[in-house]
Amino acid sequence: MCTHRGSLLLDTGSRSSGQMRQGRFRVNPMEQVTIMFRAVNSQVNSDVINKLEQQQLDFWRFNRVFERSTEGRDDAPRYVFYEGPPTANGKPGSHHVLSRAFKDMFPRYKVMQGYYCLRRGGWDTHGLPVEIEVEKELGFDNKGQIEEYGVAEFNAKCRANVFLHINEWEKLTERTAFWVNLDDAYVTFSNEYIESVWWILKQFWDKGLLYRGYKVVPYSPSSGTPLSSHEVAQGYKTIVDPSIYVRFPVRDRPGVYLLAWTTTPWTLPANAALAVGEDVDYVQVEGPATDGEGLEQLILAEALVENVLGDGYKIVKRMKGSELVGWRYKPLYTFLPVEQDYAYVVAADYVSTGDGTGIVHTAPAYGVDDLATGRKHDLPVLITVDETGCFVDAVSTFRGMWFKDADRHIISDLSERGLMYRQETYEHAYPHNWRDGSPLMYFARETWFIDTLKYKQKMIELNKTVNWVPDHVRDGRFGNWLDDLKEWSLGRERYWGTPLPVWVDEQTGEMICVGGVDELSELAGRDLGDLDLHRPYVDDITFENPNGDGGTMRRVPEVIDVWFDSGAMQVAQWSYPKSNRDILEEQHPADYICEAVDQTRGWFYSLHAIAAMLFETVSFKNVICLGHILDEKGRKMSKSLGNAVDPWMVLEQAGADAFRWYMYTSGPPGEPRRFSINLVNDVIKKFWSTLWNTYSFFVTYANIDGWTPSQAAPDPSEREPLDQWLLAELHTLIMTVTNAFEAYDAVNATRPIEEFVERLSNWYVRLSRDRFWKSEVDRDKLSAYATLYEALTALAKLLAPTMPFLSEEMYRNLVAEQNGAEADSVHLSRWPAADDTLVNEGLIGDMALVQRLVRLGLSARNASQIGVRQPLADAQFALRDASEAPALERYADLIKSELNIKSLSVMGADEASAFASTRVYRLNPLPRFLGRKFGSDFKAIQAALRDGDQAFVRPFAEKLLAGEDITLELDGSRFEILNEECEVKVSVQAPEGAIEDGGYVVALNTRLTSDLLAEGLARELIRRIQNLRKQADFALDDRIEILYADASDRIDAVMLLYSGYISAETLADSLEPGEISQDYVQETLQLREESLTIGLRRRQ
RNA sequence: GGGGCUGUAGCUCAGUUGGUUAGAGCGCACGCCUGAUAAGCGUGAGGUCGCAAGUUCAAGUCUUGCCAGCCCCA
Repeated sequence: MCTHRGSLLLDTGSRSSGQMRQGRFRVNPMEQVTIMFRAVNSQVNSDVINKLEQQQLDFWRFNRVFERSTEGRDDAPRYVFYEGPPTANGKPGSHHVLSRAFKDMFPRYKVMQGYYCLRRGGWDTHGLPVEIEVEKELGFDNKGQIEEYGVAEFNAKCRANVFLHINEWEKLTERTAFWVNLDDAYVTFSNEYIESVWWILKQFWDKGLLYRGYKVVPYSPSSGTPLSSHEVAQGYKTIVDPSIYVRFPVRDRPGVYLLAWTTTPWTLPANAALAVGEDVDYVQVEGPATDGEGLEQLILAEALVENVLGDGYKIVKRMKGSELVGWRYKPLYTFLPVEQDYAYVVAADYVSTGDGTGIVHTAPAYGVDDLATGRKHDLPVLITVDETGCFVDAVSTFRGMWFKDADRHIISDLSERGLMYRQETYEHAYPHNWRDGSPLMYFARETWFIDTLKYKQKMIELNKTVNWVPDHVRDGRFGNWLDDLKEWSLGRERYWGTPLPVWVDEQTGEMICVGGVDELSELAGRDLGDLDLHRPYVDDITFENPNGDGGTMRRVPEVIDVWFDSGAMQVAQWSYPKSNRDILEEQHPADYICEAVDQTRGWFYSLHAIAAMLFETVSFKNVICLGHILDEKGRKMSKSLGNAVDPWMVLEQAGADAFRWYMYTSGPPGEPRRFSINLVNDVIKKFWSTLWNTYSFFVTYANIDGWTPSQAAPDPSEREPLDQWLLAELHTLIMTVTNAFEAYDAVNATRPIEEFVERLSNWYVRLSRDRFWKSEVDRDKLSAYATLYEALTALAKLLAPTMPFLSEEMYRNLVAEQNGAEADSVHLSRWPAADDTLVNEGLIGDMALVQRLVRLGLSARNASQIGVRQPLADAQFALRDASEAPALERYADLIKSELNIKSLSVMGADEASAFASTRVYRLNPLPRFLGRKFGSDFKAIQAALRDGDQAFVRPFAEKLLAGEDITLELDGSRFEILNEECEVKVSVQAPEGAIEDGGYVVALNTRLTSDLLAEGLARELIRRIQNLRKQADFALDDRIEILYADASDRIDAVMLLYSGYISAETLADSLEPGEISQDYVQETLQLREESLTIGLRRRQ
């Protein structure tokens, strides 16, 4: 026997338990006070939800439920999830709840399917963001200050900074029930992790993938390091740059200028050539000189003349770009000594006539294309701006200027010298340092690369096998990225990161890549087991070149791109290969990962690339790519707009389940979604509380009746039609949801549950209330309890992956605490299996018909203006098809009670003939058959048949109904139409008091006899008394005494006739006329034309 | 400049291989019902399916071009 259990119970203040019941209520023959289920109050508010969720959290913690989800499953199939490590040095926001909700649901589902799923947490700890935080804290703004401060001290601060907000991350992770093992989380700064990354790099080194090269890279002068393309991608900002047209004087042709366009004036002192398109048409035009004296001649692409010059110019010559190649011009600036030939026109295939002048200023030091062109023509790489972003001393005029500041000085210098043709502004997206917002420059530097291009085809091939959600990312965003793949720029000239494990011989330049600490110890000739692998300690390790007569070997100064760190987690989280060799095999690749869409070029790519180059396998098989979170108005959430929603506020008001549920149901996962507390509150209102109240209803009545799951449930085939219908719906739902989980389809794993709960609550339970309410225990009642119980327990399981708290509460109360043999947590229970034999589409179709007829009946009542409370004698239904009659008869009681009618009948053929004269036919020539068959004639045929008058239509309709084909003559042509190619809709002109819809008719008998009126009055009285009970705050099963006075004659008569009915409905022990004293709750009532005063009190 | 996604009622979203008169929920108005429910039911108002052309007997759906929003690349 179940008794009160422990401290984790809900105190719901039930008023209904343990009382003797009589009359309508079952008397407990044993007179025992038992609470079979823990009582559940129907009230829902923030406090109730928070208390409930807190209790489940306590339960999980005390009972190690998460830990136990992996225990004893050594032989179970593996399901592998990778946690994309967040950087803990920022606070978590609502968008993190989004991704955690999606990360959590599939592992939970798989665990319920019996899988073994490790969910190891991790933290991404290296990189520029951390360094920048620390620089801010120390008030630094350049690398020199760090060197001065000391790299050891600086890195110590970075290490400390990383976990600044870790406490809050852990709290949010737990509160939202994201099950991930944070106690054993991998940390990218740990020696073991770094060593594993070194091992990967060594593999790449051995494959010849790691190399040092010169390259124009997006470079951040403010942080003194090149940025990876992922980082660049994050920093694009729309800015306004100068847009200038500059005259380059052609040598030996006074008054002739090449007109070039640029948006980076600061690169002009580094100009080495001008590029033209060989096949582009150019013109030489003549016009008044812009400096006011005489004429000048300008050369530019013909297509751009009008754009750039406007009118007033005369074309003096046309030529192809190829003719311009080799023309020499006077350099604008000659600050730097140049040995090679330069300052002439070259051809390049990237020259377009989209904008500019078709003549492209080329500065090999400051552009990707420029450098390529420079290499091809052996042009000088003129370094006019150095790595601090300032002009070098040699460029005397602009010496020391920040490159962006120099733009305006250069512009005015050129203007003064008469070389500026025109000056405008240009708005475009330009990359910035994603952390400090300062502009990047493209800058030729020597750095380290991974030659990803060698594996480009492999990556493309492997990507085709990955299941992307949404699927367009595979060939779209991610596929395009792979098609356009660039080398991976790996080196970072920074401090807080995984050091690049390459040592160089000072004398010979020979290089060694070190793949682990043991290897390094051997080279160094001492045990380095305790060495912190970070800078500066690792920099101190030097050794003699082991290959003989070389010199000392020193490590290169670079650390590596943090994206390599996080992409390496698939290997490095296991400290592979030093340990866990078997685990790596079992845990690679991942079955499932999930992050926001901005990781396409970030973590998704680094995982994919590393797996492809290391193992030639995928890194993940299924990936959900989430859209961003927007505010209620569809704007991006940001600190500066102040529209970010604090996740804790949402959790406090609505709880984690509703928060999660909103994320799953609000739309396709890849789409951006609007978010606000109001939208989450709607979840409570529409779904959470509906389910909760159904659950509460069940528990309340099961306890009153002493029903427990141990009571034998009637076989489904023996149950009431309504129950069979619900089971059909339930098992359809189980199939739908299971399939959706298998397909990583979160929307269809959740929305159908909402629809089911709606039907469960507002149709099944509402119509079944009397079955639970009645006093006798019969097969009908047992059938109802068993069915509702099965639905609720299945729902608890179907909801476990998505609403871990509410489902746990329901499961524990309904299942675990009832039966010690069951798993004690829903999350350790088995996923429900759909029973095909119960999925009966006929039942579902029948119920749809019943609902349609009820709707029609209610509509008719509405039109008749007789409230539903007033019983009517009967209603007649006409059906569209005789085969539908059995369904209606089977559910006749249900329809009668819904419509409050005494009897109903289906019109047979004879009765229906009463309507026959008013029968209306409509023909619907089916487009899917006839469209193809008759082509352009179809429109006319359709119009004739569909819109013809009854006299025209009737003969066709009757033939079709008799199963014959028809022939239509139209404008002299004959069209043979097969029977199945044209639909006939029969409707009837509904008579007075009847309503027709789509061929169905309901006719209410609206004649009110005095008996019916009296019964109506009785129901009015019941309703008023129930209201009074509520107002007086009586308990559901409080028994009462009723007195009434000043009743009109008709009321007296009603009381006489219906006192038993009224007493039973209102739980009254007495109902009699008399003087109403002060201790009665009382009210004077007007019922239609009648009146009385009524008083009631609890039974004394 | 290039690519991806999105655009359907005031709001949030459905809408199968092109095929009957484009749907649901929320919100709104009126009415009903109500001792599980913060609910429920009925009726109604609310749509040039972003715009334009094209293909087709037939386009919310396919094609092209534009417009707007978000994201990415250059």
